[in-house]
Amino acid sequence: MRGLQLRLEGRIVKRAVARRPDMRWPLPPGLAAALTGARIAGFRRRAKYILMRLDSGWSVLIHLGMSGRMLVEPVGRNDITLHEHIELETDDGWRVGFVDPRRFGSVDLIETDREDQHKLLAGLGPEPLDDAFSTPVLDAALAGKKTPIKAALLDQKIVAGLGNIYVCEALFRAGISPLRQAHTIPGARSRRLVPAIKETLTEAIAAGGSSLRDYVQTNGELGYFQHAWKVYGREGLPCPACQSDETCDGVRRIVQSGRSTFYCTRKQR
DNA sequence: CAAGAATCCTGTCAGC
DNA sequence: TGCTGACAGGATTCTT
Repeated sequence: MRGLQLRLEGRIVKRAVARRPDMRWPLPPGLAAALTGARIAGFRRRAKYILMRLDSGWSVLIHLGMSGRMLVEPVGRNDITLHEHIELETDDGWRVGFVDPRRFGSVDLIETDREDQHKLLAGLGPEPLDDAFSTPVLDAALAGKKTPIKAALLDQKIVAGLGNIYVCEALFRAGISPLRQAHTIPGARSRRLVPAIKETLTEAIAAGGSSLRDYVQTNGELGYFQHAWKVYGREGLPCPACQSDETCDGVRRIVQSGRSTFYCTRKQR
């Protein structure tokens, strides 16, 4: 969002093209028309959604899914053409592409004054970096939940914006087993978990995110938080907390609700 | 109702 | 080199 904001805020969309509508959700038929000629007033992020506000009273809601990226480059460079499903051009010579090979991402239109009532935003939990995301708030959301804490943290209704990598990393930092039932978290564990989530995200944002394969910033640069991963993607490697302790088997990989979980069975309980 | 599985789609990589 | 299967940052919808 910040990469888009840098180049697009205040600019006028000179040209917009929507090439294929069959994304995760069908693109709204009026998307290109709504963009063309509009001035981009500003940006906002909610959970994993980017909201681009137009001066027409409409907002463009963007979700990148798993493989989506926004490309921002000078007109004429055209780095990517394959899987570029939406393209726009500004009045000052910049080109923006919405690139998404898997098409798990999508874009929608919503009136700006009704943004939070959009079906995809309406039920979301608190922003993890807001003061509103606190130990008592998390405790209330986890009360009575029998699902593993790993699945609960991926549930956007409980806290909004955490994905698989950052859940694994935050649970490691908090010393909590991903298998532990959610209702057993409130108390001392929750008081470690909430700060662990905030610290993980804050550090990752400062590092420009985690570049695994196709995730890059809007200027094409890689994030570098992947070098700071302590457990994610590190199956079989020594646990950075236990180091040479021979009672630690190192980082283990399991599958929970169809997603990989990485953790240390010694440090995380 | 809650929890877990299946699903959408394409690309990449390991193993044979 | 080419084939096959597993796996990938997500989130909804379908089953149990």
